[in-house]
Parts: sequence; structure tokens; C-alpha cells
Amino acid sequence: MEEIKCSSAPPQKVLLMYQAVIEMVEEGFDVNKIKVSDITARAGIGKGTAYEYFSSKEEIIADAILYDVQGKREQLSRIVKEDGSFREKFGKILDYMTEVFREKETFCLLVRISTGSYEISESLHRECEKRQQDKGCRVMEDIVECFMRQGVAEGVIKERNPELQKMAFVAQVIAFASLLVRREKGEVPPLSMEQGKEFVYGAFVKSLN
Amino acid sequence: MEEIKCSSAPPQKVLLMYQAVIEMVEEGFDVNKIKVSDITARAGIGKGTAYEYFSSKEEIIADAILYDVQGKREQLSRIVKEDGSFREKFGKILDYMTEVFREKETFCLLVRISTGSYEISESLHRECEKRQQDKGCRVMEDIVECFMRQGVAEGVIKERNPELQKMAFVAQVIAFASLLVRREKGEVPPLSMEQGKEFVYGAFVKSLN
Amino acid sequence: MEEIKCSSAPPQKVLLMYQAVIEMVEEGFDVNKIKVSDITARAGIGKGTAYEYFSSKEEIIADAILYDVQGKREQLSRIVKEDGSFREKFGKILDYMTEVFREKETFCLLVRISTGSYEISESLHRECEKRQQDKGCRVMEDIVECFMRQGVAEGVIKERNPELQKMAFVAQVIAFASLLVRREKGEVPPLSMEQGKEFVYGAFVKSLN
Amino acid sequence: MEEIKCSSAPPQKVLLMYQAVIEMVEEGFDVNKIKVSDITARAGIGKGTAYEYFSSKEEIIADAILYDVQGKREQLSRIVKEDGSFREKFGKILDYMTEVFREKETFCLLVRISTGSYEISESLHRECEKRQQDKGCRVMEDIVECFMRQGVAEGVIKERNPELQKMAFVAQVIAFASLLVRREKGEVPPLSMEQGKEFVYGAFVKSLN
DNA sequence: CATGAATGAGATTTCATTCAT
DNA sequence: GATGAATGAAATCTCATTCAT
Repeated sequence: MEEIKCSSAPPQKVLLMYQAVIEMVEEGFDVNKIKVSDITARAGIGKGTAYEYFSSKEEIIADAILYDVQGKREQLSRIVKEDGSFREKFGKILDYMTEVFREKETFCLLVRISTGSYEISESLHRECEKRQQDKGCRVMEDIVECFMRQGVAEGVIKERNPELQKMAFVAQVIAFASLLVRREKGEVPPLSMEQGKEFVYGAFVKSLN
Repeated sequence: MEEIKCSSAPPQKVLLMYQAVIEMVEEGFDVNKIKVSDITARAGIGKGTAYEYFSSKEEIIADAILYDVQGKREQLSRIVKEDGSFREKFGKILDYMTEVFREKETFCLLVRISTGSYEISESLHRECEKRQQDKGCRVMEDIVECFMRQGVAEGVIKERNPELQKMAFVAQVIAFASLLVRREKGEVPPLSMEQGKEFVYGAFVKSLN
Repeated sequence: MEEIKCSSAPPQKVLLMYQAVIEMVEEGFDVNKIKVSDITARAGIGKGTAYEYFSSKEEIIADAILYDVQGKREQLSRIVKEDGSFREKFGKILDYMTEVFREKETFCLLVRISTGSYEISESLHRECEKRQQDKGCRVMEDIVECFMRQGVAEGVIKERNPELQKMAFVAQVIAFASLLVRREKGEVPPLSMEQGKEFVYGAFVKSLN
Repeated sequence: MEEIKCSSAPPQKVLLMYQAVIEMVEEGFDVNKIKVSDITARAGIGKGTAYEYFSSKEEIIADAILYDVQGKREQLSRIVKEDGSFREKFGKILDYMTEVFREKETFCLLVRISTGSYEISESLHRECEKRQQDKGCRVMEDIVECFMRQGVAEGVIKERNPELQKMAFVAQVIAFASLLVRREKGEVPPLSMEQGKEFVYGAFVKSLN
């Protein structure tokens, strides 16, 4: 009964490396400046060991980030599948973003990877794309679509075009993120978090009716 | 009385270097992998010359990008200040984005720098921040605020809180950008550009009423 | 009384490793670039196992090569000891060389090791030397001397100084080898193999009369 | 009037590097173990400088060896073109070999490269071949052919087939080399150098009549 | 001012060897 | 005995920066 999951968890040393990378990213290190020796030192393993599991530095980092993203996606998926009204879930999503956002950079990476933005080192980006295609992951899209169906079912939103739904969702999520970024940067906006959430939810619903 | 003109045109060699950097970025080079020698070679000047005008590679690239962003900001400013209705201007802004977007990466950089996103190499980022503070440039924010005032004046939008206005603006601009990105990536969405613009404008106005 | 058989057959795993090394050499691998893992993988054994039988990579390779050379020497010895005239045997030696030569590199190694040439990695070379001394093997020289005695006995050659005999033998063997090398390299010389053999035998006999 | 020679001498730093490589080879270093840092340290230049002139370590070494070989070829060419009888020149060639041979390894390399033997690291070998083709160098062959013509003209040798001539020449040169090698290795053969030369010349002439 | 040859710190990657299982 | 995961010393190569011309 050791391992039931089909995608068998990565070996322990790999997990240690993933963890090391994520930690550093969250601590605000420049992804493009992370050294293999940084990773292995933090993971408490030998430098050569990294190359037993990966064939290049870029691969290590890309895999680590995607592993992290994967986890966050699963959390979002859970939120969407749990019980609760459309509105409540929207609130929970924003809350999760807020929480995750504390781990500074990771969230940015999440957004960028999701929206396909390119500022990650080109080679690293390629690595990420490669892996994502492997998994055929429209996962994120599926989560959003599932969520939107509930909104329609509850009669909260009328618009049924999934493209427009997604645009609207992305729009408000990012709007909220921009609020978080500014808070993070110390530009305290004359706006409470609650107000922000309220506004964003309103805009979201209105834009789809 | 050393520097009266706050932005006296940079010397020609500097311009050549800016141009070189921007070209490379637009051609899809990885910003973090651009070499000093790439820049000077493209600019047709000696490698040492770069250090007559800048004190580090990061400085060159940051300045070049900001120079480019500056140009784009001015263009947006012009659009906002020209004659035309609120709606027309919003359309022009989206058109400009579409146009600029063809030069792939630059736009992304613009967005990221504007929204303060962090994936640019930390040191490069610091350079950018430094410069933006130097110029005290709330320029972008000013443009948006100016634009929103017209909306209020025309009675198209009611919401007067500038923070919410900006959030709403950012939200829809990014929503539209997400459409452009996907088109760029070849995922043809079942949605015409016109429809996209229409939807985005609608959402924008509704969210502020 | 520890070791009575001077060459008790090596254990099977060792033979597998020898075979792996020789194969690679014959396939044109660069001897100095053969990795322990290449050898053990080909031999179908664990990497650590190599160190149960040898104490360094150089030792493995040197032993393998010498094992191979040993085999070739035995074959030459057989040729020399079989029935047949001096002339016939000389012909058979050249034929054997031609045959062996198809396995490209090995022959070169043979020549080099025999003539004491040094281009093999210094450490590898030292290993070879050490082993050859161990076995006190003048074997090759013995073969040649034995062969030459027959020539003298048959009255085909007059020169009795063994040094000169060996020089003459080496000279013609190498001359013939140079022909083979060129054929191998695709420089088709306007000279049939038969002619080459004929010439070489003639030169050999004449030089010793 | 600075540089008249068509193939313009290599820059000074390159020469320093060539010299360093050759020195090391002559001192008996293992060619395959020479490090870039060994070369640059000996040449008294910075490590990075090596890569201003070459694009890989192999290139440096291959070029250095060929540069050296080139010099030796020129010397042989001079010997052949000077005044003197066929016999005298043959003697001078052997003398030159003897002299050069003191610089241990270089001579071996010379022989090997000339005869196309393969024990140099495969990649290094490829580099050598590449360069030799560039120069279209049958140079060595030309020298030998030129030399042989004199022998024919003097009536010392009759055989006119250039292939056979070359084989005979190679044969005796190598035979002599084998003598030198053994002397080098301390196996003092009961044979004076003079006797060796005498024998070799005799064999050479006889084999071509 | 302009240049580009020279530099060397530093990053990635390889692989022989060890050793716990 | 056999194994192969783990190791880290060592080697190659890059490139920002300097400085003599």
C-alpha cells in the first residue's frame, strides 16, 4: 500500500531540491541567478547529485516551479469543488491568492505561467512549456470553466461564452492581484482589502450580465 | 544648473545602444541573456565605449527598456489628450496595445514594469525602480487618471474612487492582453477581436457603475 | 605456490568487461574517453562491481587491451609454429594483420604497445608497462626470433644478428600496415594488396641478405 | 613592411601558447591530460585569453601540434632540397630524426600524424585532420617523392612506382625509429647507431632494386 | 573619447570512486 | 559478492569589466 498515486511521488532528493528552489524564489531570490550549488547546499545534498536526477540547471528550476504551481492548482481545484455558493468560492479564491501572495514571487510566477507571459528566462520558459504540454494541462482552464458553470447554474451570471467568462475571470483576478502588489510595495492604497474584494466581485458579475 | 532639460536627448551612441537592446528584446531574446558585446556589436561601437556612458550592463538594459517604455507612455498620453470620446479613446488604447504587441516581448515588459512585476532579474529590476523613482514617474497613473476624468465628465462612468478606477482599467486592459497572448500563441479563440474589444469595454463601464 | 597457472582464466564478469572495452575500441571510441559506466553498462554489471576486480579505471582498460593483445600474439605464435615455409608464414602474418585490421583501432593499439609508443594516456601506458613487465613478456620478440630462425634454416635469409632481423621484420610489417591504413582512409593506392605483399616480402628478404 | 609573409605569423600570444603546448609534450606530459590552465600559466597569460584565439581546448592543442609538425616538415624539406647525394641526404634525415627524437614525444606524434595513426584522442585527431585538409597537405608526400626522384636520377634505385617507393621509405624510417625507441627505453641493443643507419640504408636501397 | 585585447572570478557539468544496503 | 545512489574534486568555458593605447 505504499504508493497508490499513478504519477508516483518524486524521489526524496528531488523533493528536497524542489523545496530549496521554491524557498529561494519565495525569499525573493532572482530566479535567473539561482546557482546549482545554492540549490544543492540548501537541499543538503552533493552538487553532483543534482545531475543524477536532472540534466541541466534549467530543468531543475522549471520542474520545481511547475511542481509548486501544480500544488497551487490543486488547492484552487479543491476550493472550486467544495461546497459553497459561487460568491463564497470567489471570495475564497481571492483569499487563497492573498495568502499565497505573501510568498512573494511565487504568485507572480503562477500568474505569468498561467497567462503565458514571457519574462522568465527564455530557456527556462521553454522548459516550462515543454512540461506543461506533456501533461496536456488545460487543468487551469477546466477549473475556471467548472467554477463558471456553477455561476450560471445559480443564475448569478448570464453570459455563457466560455471565452468571455475566462476573460472576465482573469480580469478581476488580476485587478485584485494589482491591489496586492501595491500593498506589497508599500503603496498603501486608500482601500481596505474587503472593499477591494467587494468591488472586484461586483465588477466580475456585472461584466458577465 | 547642470541639467536643465530634464530629458535632454541622449548622445547618439547611447541611442544606438538603446535601439540595439530594444531590437533584441523584440526579436525574442531572453533579456537576462543579452551580453554587453551583443549590444555594442549591434550598435556598431566598441565594447569599451559602453562603459563611457553606463557603469554596468544592468544599467544599459534598464535604461534602454525604460526609454522604450517612456516612448510608449507618451503615445498613450497623446491618445488620451487628443480629441475624441471616452469610448473612442478606450478603443484606440486597445488598438495601440494590439499594434505594440506584435513586437512581442516589449509589451510584456511594459506591463510588467508598470504593474511592478518582478520576474526581471532582480538587479535589473532594481535599476528600473531606481530610475522610475528618479523621475518620480507616476506618469502612467496620471495618464489613467486623466482618462478616467473624461469618463466621469461624459457621464459614462460614475465611480469616482481613483483606486477602483485604476483597478477596473488594469483589469480590462489585462483581460484584452490575455486575448492577444492567446492569439499570439496560436490558440485561436472563438472570438473576433471586435467582440473582444466590445466585451472589454462593456465590462469596464459596467464595473464602474 | 600461490599462483601456479600463470594465466588462469579471468572470472566471467572480468571477461565481460574486457569484451566491452575491446568492442568499444574496435568501434572507434577514443580510449581516453571511455567511462567506467560505459564499460559496466555494456558488460551488463553494476558500476561498483568493477571495483571488486580492479582498483582503477586505467587498470581495467589496460588489462582489457593487454588481454586482447595477448590473444593476437597467441594467434601469431600459432602461425609461426604451424607447418609451412618461411614465405608462406610471412604471407599468413600479413593476412592476419589485414583481417585484424578491420577492427580498426585495435591493431593500432597493438602496434603502438608493441613498439612502445606513448600516445596512450600516460597513466594508462604505465599500467600497460607494469603488466608487461610482470609477465616478463618478451613473447613477441620470441615469436619473431623463432620465425627468423626458420628463415635462416631454410637459407632464405643470411643475416644472423637478431637485432637487425627484428628491425627488418618491423620495417616491413609497418610498411604493409601503412598500406592498410591508407586503404582504410579511402586513399586507394594504385597497388593491389597482392602486389603490396609481394613487394614487402621481397624487401624483407633482400634487406637481410 | 611589417608583415610580408602570406600566411601572416600567428599573434604573439598564440605563439606563446603553441610553445607552451610543445614544451609540455616534449617534457613527456600526457597530451590528453594537458589542461587549459597549464597552457595559459606556462604562456604567462590569462586563462580567458586562450578563448580569444581558440574556441576549445582541443583546437589549441591540435593547432600547436600541427604548427610544430609544420616546422619539422620544413626542416625535412630543406634537407631534401639542399645539395648532397642521395645517400648523404638519407643519412641527414636519420640524423634529424635522432635529434628530434630527444624531444621525446613530439617525434612520436609526428610519425603518428603522418601515418594517420589514431591514438590521439579522437576529437583531437579530428581537429588535426580538419586542419590538414585545409592546407591540402600532401606536403610530406611531396618531400618524399622529390627525394626519391633524386635516387632514381642518381641511378641508386630502379623502382619507379611511387607507392612502393613510399612504402620502402616509411619502412626503413620506422625501422630506424624502432631502434631509437628502444635506446630511449634503455634496452641497449647490441648495435651501434652507425650500424643501424648503415643497415637501414642498405635495406632501403635493396628493397627498391 | 573610443577601443578591444586581456583578464579571472565564477558557473555548469562530468565522472571516478566509495560505501551502505 | 554485487549494486548503484551519492559525492565532490576538477575541468572547461563565459563574459562583465578594465585599461593601455
